[in-house]
Amino acid sequence: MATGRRSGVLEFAILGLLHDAPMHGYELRKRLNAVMGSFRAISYGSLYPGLKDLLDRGLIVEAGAADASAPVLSGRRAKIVYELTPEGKDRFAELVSRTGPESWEDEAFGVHLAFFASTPAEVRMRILEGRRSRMEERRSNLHASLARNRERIDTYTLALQRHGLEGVEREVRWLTELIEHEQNERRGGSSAVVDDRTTGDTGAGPRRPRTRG
Amino acid sequence: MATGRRSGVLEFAILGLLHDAPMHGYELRKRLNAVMGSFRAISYGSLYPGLKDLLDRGLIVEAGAADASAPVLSGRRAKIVYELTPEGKDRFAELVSRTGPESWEDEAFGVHLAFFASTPAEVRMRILEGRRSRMEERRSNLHASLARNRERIDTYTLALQRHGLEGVEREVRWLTELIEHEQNERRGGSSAVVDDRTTGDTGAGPRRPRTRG
DNA sequence: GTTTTCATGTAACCCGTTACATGATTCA
DNA sequence: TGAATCATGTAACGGGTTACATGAAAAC
Repeated sequence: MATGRRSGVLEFAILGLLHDAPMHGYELRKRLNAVMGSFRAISYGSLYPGLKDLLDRGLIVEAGAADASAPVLSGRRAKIVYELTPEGKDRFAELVSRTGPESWEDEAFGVHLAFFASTPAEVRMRILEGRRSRMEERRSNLHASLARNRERIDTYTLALQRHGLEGVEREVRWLTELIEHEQNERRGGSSAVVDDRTTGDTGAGPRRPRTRG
Repeated sequence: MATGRRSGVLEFAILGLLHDAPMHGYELRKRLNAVMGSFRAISYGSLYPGLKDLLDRGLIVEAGAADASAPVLSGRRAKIVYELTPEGKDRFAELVSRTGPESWEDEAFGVHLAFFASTPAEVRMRILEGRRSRMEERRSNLHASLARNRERIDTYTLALQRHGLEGVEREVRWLTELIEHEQNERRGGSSAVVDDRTTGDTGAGPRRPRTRG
């Protein structure tokens, strides 16, 4: 009966949030929306089956939240608080370090970034550089396509493509800044990440276009 | 037996392309990839069933492409060329003018823009302004969330959110430029759309975040 | 005491993908 | 003649959504 192989970013995000602190589903969902690319509400119809799957796989367990806050009535637990098992922690660590091609998909990158605080410095580097080279590829594709079609295609589409290209260029610059900051931090002190507007240039975030060149 | 209600952007995009010129599936797919948000390959597994559905609904018909190019062997038609029926043209016109909330979803907006050449000026206006107000809403949401979380959340996430916010701001400016250009065109001459870099500011295109505030 | 919000879940469906199967045409 | 690419299609699955059903706790 055990449900079929739910995987992908959702698993990653859930494990990451529970890694920070145990939580129940409802709250998890709200955090999830913040983490999964700025907005994008994931629904209960995805969340609860997902949690069930993680339970079945032994990566999380229910914990009855026997805490100090519940006031009067005895422990008829209403909320189901989930927490990571050791296997869950291992799995999270594995996902954090996974830097395969899919990891640069816009969504996955956003989630990776959200958990950078629990990510080793070298892995952070790999992720940022991987993402950047992906974006550079995207950029040159767009550039080529623009050059190819110049004058041939509808002006509106052209404007859109230029807009898109410049967006990608922005992203590359932004990533470069992040990378340089990481490098400085390795050598130098331990100041916060991108705490200032060095160039006044910080741009757009996790977006989606199903990349296929 | 008729397949189940395939709808959404794909239908719109197919009708739009066939509106410009009759085409067979394989070529359609390539054009589709250009139109549907800069990249993003739609697969045959979606395309052909989609075409079948449009056939069943009488919006397109097969046309045997009896042309001058086929050299020797008699007309054993290999390619199936599709073209719009009058009903198909009506449907396309309807979709073009449809300016309901879903029309501002990133994907749909990109497709709308791709067919602006066959879109009446007032409708273009409605679409651009609708899109802009959506983006303004998105912007203020992000802004609020950033203000709320300042200092509270992880620095990397913060950087990402700032990047996202500025991306949205760029998009608003870009839309404003397009809108102003449309207005000038109504009053004045008939020059090309956004043919220059007036402010040097033209940005990112059709992206996806499943909008849910 | 009733309405909101918190909280958990399921069933049906939607839109799309991958992997596969098939065959014609073009090119070396 | 065999390989590449053009061209059309189907079956199985995947990851998500909506709409629904249910109930406890908090707020008014």
